[in-house]
Amino acid sequence: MRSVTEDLTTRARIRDVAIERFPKDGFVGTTVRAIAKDAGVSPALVLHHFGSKEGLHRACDEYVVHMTMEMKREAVETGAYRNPGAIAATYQLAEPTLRYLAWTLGTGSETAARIFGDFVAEVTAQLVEGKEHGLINEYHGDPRKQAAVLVAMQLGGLMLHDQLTRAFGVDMLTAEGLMASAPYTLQIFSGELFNREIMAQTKQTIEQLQPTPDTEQRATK
Amino acid sequence: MRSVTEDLTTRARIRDVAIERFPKDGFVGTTVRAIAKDAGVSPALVLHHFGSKEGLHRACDEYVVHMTMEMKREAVETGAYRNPGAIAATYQLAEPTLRYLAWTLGTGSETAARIFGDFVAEVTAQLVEGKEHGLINEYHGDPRKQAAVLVAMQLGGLMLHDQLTRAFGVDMLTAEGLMASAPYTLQIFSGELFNREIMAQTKQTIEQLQPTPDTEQRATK
DNA sequence: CAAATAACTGAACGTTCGTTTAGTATCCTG
DNA sequence: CAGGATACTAAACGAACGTTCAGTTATTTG
Repeated sequence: MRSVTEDLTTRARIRDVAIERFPKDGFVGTTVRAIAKDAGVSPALVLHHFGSKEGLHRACDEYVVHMTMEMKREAVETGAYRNPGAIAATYQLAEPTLRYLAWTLGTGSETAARIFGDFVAEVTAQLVEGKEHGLINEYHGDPRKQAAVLVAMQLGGLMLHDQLTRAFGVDMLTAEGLMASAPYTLQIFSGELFNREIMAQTKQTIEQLQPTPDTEQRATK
Repeated sequence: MRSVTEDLTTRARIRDVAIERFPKDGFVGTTVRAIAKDAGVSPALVLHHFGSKEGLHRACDEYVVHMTMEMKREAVETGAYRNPGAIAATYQLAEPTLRYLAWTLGTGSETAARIFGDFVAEVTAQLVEGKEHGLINEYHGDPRKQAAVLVAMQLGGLMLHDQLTRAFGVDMLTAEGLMASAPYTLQIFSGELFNREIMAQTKQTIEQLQPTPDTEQRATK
């Protein structure tokens, strides 16, 4: 189960331990002493390297964001998102990263907003590009809002991976889990599942109830 | 901003304060002293009523689950899920409840599993029933797994309500926010957004890569 | 109205937390 | 190989935590 990450800097080892601990016990629930014990060092050394517990938190955030972007870049460059084998390798290495990501998104922190924003920006671009490639049809509304809903749906699966793992009987943070759930996701996105007419009709009914269909953002408080 | 909940039992007031605090600061991050201060009582009284901090946590869980079931029951009975006005009223009252629910789901607790399981059971039933009413088409795979994916998608929106609120400029835990995002959700579910053929084709490609297409749950560890 | 029960408080307890400090080992550098 | 930086530890500090306890006020009950 332990990765090939044995010969690391002590600093990196402490950070990796924290990345596993924070999602499990929360920031406040994770003690500096527990991190130190897991990393096999004294509590004082943790603060020597990161200044404070909050400094360690920031370092974890930065590292995970960096790794996520790296993963994404690599997936695009190597075309891994079409190659299940490559996905498998990436996932195995990235499991703690994904777990940390899911946790961070739930904290409502600044980092969470940043990550969500990055994803939305990327999916928005994909929506626009997708039209040219024929992947995306013509659609109504704001692409950014459409992207936000899509991202929320996808990240929902990430944040609830524990529950989905139970439902599917396969760890959802592995390639195997991803492959097991993908057909069900695609069945929804392809429009196979729901009756098109009823859905489109319901959508129009709701749109007609909107007080101001296209007014941007007004201060409600 | 404060609800009409002024004339409550002290015990209920403490519980309501805790329901607002736990999602904001986490269980460990929320102190008994803070709860007591918000409720205008002494810390000792909190423990007098709930035995311990963990006891208070359990009481909150129970109450929120109860309220959620009550909301669902009421929505079905009054047909409120088709009536935006009724939805608005329900949501206004239930905002802290929804926020607590979203938090609980992210903790991976036993309560989270219970809530997720309940939702999956209900949506599974709706999938089966939906076929008779024409809302649901014929589809492949296990209805329970399909339901799990659907529930995860929907709850993703709930758990990331902070981010969606920012993206939409409307509080997502209000009826107004629900109405603003619903068209985008329905646009996905109706199959309007993605190209049907490409999606269906991708799905089949993935299904063919599955080692054991219909084997139920095997121990991977 | 007296007695009993419940609601509630102030002060203190032992524990554990993040952090500091002073000092020791280890490593690089000229 | 001296010497300065860096890696690292043991011990302790004050603050804040959940909880306890003895005592006081309010409410119910016969």
